[in-house]
Amino acid sequence: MKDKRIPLSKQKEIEQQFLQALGKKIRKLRFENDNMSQEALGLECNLDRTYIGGIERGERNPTVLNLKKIADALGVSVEQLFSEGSK
Amino acid sequence: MKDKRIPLSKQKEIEQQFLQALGKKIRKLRFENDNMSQEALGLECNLDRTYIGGIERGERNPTVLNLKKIADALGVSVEQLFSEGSK
DNA sequence: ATGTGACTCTAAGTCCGTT
DNA sequence: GAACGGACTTAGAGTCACA
Repeated sequence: MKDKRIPLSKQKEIEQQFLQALGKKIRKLRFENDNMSQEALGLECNLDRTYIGGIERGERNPTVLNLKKIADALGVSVEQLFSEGSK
Repeated sequence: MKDKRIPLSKQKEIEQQFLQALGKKIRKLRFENDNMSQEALGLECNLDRTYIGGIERGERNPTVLNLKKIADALGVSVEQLFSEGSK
């Protein structure tokens, strides 16, 4: 087996992609939720709209509890925020 | 339909349960992973051992990226950290 | 209705130790 | 090996004015 380790620079890149994928997913779910606006979603879960926007753009590294708030407001489970393709 | 809103005090309680469920899950996966120690897991994902312990006890509110690190170290997807029952 | 930069302040996360 | 505590640094929470 080769070296499993990943260069730190690559690691950062991967993490960025991960956050962006998460953001895209949230945005998608938001649109599917009656074309809700970031503002409306922010109101639902008591988070600032700019904060929501930042997450959707993958610029934020949110905590689980905030993810849960968002998932709740979107009517999905946290698990679904991380699920790929299906649907 | 009754009031969907939840008293803030209850909300905190629910969040605690959520973090604890997550912690239990991680602990379970850690044991299933060759009875790995918190210390070894911490080393794997570059996180402090006391921090891992705190998460498992539901006392911490970790960020997604750290969850991803842990999931990676445990050889599972982040999604699986939130999946219920079904093995 | 959203993107962005900048800001304050709280909590995330580390490191030391003892039980 | 893990729980728990104290003290500490840094990153994220949370907010705003403006494009």
